[in-house]
Amino acid sequence: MPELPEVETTKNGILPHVKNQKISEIIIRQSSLRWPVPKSKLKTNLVNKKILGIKRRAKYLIFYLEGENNFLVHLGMSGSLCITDQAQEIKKHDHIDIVLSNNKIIRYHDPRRFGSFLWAGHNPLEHKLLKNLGPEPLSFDFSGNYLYEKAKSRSVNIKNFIMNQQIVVGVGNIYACESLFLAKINPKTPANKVSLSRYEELAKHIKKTLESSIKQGGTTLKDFTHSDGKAGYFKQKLKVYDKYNEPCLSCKTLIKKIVLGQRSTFYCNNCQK
DNA sequence: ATGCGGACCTGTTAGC
DNA sequence: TGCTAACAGGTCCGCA
Repeated sequence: MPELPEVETTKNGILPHVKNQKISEIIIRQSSLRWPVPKSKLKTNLVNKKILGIKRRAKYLIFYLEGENNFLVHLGMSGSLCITDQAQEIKKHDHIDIVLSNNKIIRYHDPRRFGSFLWAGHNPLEHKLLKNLGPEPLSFDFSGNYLYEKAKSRSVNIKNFIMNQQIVVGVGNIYACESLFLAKINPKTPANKVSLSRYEELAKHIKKTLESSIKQGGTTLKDFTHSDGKAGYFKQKLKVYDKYNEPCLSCKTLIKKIVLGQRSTFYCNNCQK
C-alpha cells in the first residue's frame, strides 16, 4: 500500500485521534520487523508521555512526544496503521498496539514485516535513516534544475535514479513509471543523458502526480477508525503501471513491461524516447 | 563515489 | 482442483 500519498493520508487520518493523548501502554506481539523493534527503549521512553504531533519525512512517520521523546514508523511494503480499541479482535499480523489514555489504540499491521518501528531519540531528523535523505518532492528545493545537476555524475537509468531516496524521496515504483510516461522519457535512459528541459518536465509531473494522488488518498482512505475502510486505491488514474500489453492512452501502442533494478517497469516505447 | 544484486517476509495469483 | 513459481506499492547493506 504505502506510497508517499498513503503515508501522508495515514498521518492525516490518525492525527486527530491521537493528538494530546498520553501513551498508557505499548504492546509488542512481533518484534521482528525490518529491524528488531527496540522493545525496552520504546517502553521506557514513551509510556506516560503525551503525543504532541506527527510529521511525515519521506515515507517515514515521526511521532513527536513531550520531553523530546520521538519514534519513527515506516510502513514498508505492506504496513498500515489504524485507530481501534480493546473491543476489536486482534488479527493475524497485528504486531504492535500503542494504547492511549482515551482507550483508543494505534494498531500496526504488517504481513510482510518490511516496515519498521524505531526509537528516534531527541532529534529524529538526525537519525541515521533520515539524515541522508534527498529533498521532499513537493518542496521548493526539488526542481528540474536540481535533478539535472545531481544527474551529471550518474549513469544509472533515470527510473532508478528518481527512485533513489538520496536523490529525491517518496517516488515509488508506481509514481516513477507514471511520471516518466507523462514526461515522455524512456525509463532506460541514463540519468546523465537527459536534458535540463526534460528534467523540468519530469519534476513538474512528479509533483503533479503526487499531489493529485494525495487528494485521491484523502477520499478513498479517509476512514482510519476501521481497518477495513480501504476501497480501491486510486488505480483508475494510472496510465501505464500494471498495463502490460494494453494500448497506450495517447498512441495505442501496446505498453511494454521490463525489469529495471529488480522492479517491474511499464512504459510506452513509442511515446517515451 | 557509484552501481549492482541480495536480503528481509507473507500473501495472492498465474500457470501447469 | 491442487501444487509450484513468480511476483507484489520498499530500501538498506555489502561488495565490486
